[in-house]
Amino acid sequence: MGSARRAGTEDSKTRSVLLDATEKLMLEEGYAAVSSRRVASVAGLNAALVYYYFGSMDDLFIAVFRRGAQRSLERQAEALRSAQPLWALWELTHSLTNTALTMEFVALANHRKAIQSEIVSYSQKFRTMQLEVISGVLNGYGIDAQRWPPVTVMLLMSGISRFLLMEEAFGIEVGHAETIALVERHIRQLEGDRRSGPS
Amino acid sequence: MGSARRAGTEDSKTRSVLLDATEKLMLEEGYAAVSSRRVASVAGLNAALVYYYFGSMDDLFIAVFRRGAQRSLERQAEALRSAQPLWALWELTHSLTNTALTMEFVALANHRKAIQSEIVSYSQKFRTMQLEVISGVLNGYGIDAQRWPPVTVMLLMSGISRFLLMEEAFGIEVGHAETIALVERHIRQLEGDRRSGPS
DNA sequence: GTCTATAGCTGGATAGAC
DNA sequence: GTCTATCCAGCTATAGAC
Repeated sequence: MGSARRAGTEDSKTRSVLLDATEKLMLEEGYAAVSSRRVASVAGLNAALVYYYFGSMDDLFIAVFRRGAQRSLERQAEALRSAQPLWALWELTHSLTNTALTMEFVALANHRKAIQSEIVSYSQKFRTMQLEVISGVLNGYGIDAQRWPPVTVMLLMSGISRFLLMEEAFGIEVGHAETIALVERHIRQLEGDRRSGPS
Repeated sequence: MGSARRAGTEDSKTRSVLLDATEKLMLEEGYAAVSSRRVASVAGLNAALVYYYFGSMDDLFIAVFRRGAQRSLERQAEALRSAQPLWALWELTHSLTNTALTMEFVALANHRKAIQSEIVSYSQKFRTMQLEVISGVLNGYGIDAQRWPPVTVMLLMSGISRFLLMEEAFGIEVGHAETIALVERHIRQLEGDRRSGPS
């Protein structure tokens, strides 16, 4: 199931230090700054270890992505178990914690097939999980699935959120407050006021 | 006003051949594939000419961006003069012609300040132009600007469109048809059926 | 497991001939 | 304006010592 890792155990200390260093570099300087030498330098280790543990730079990227995606998936599962799932989902997708990293991977995947298919595969897991809950919720609230298909509500929430975050990354925030207010007004119509904040 | 171009006239044949080659490379292989040697090879010219005409690779990228943005700006101005400006705008932002290139620049700009500020600056021009027309249109249709602020309508149209295109670039199209239908239903409520297709 | 050393490549950028 | 030649930097990846 995993990529063709050359060696090293899954729970090796060194391995996770390398993953941490890569993640840090991606967030602070972008994926283009990630090289075996730079990663090693941040980790305080030797560059050859990257190849010992991951085999190639592509496999290192994939390992970082999988670790982050798995964590997010668990956070999403928890959010969807909330008593106000739409509120919880909105707050989660709109929290910038892991979004910056995701955007970095999207950019990286633009022309690297291995990473692209990894993103697509995880994205389906996220969507399937969301759709199941949103369908039930909207149905419970008596929403006409013809006029507001659950899959559309799901795409709108994810899409608007990601778009706003992308703009914010560029320092553009014109109209954001009004748009967020509009989304939250709709959520409030269904779930009432938000009762407990994000975890 | 322009960047510190070393030499060459603005309307030089060689200069525009280099711009064409860069654009082609970005679209087909991504910005990471753009190097002076590769550009020259595609253009059938010598690599040193890139530096003669543009000074640096960053300035080459900026020149390509400006040329494309200027063209898009003119196309948008034309669309907004349509008798059905919302339809025209939606069709324009949802046409993938120049969007693939834009996404490439967004990725490139992630950590290159010069290009980022170029994008921000042009993005403001696009938005100002859109907002002016959308405000007038919504007002003319008697839309409550409190519930549906023009700036929000503008962001929703741009955001949904770009998000769908990003997903399509990854081969993900679940729920897209339903979402597009929903947007177009709203546009139809205001402007009626689309009368003439995109140019 | 961790290191040094190195092969082999590609890139940005410039000098200078023509 | 266009070209050749070249410098120097940085990268991936591997071999092999410890």
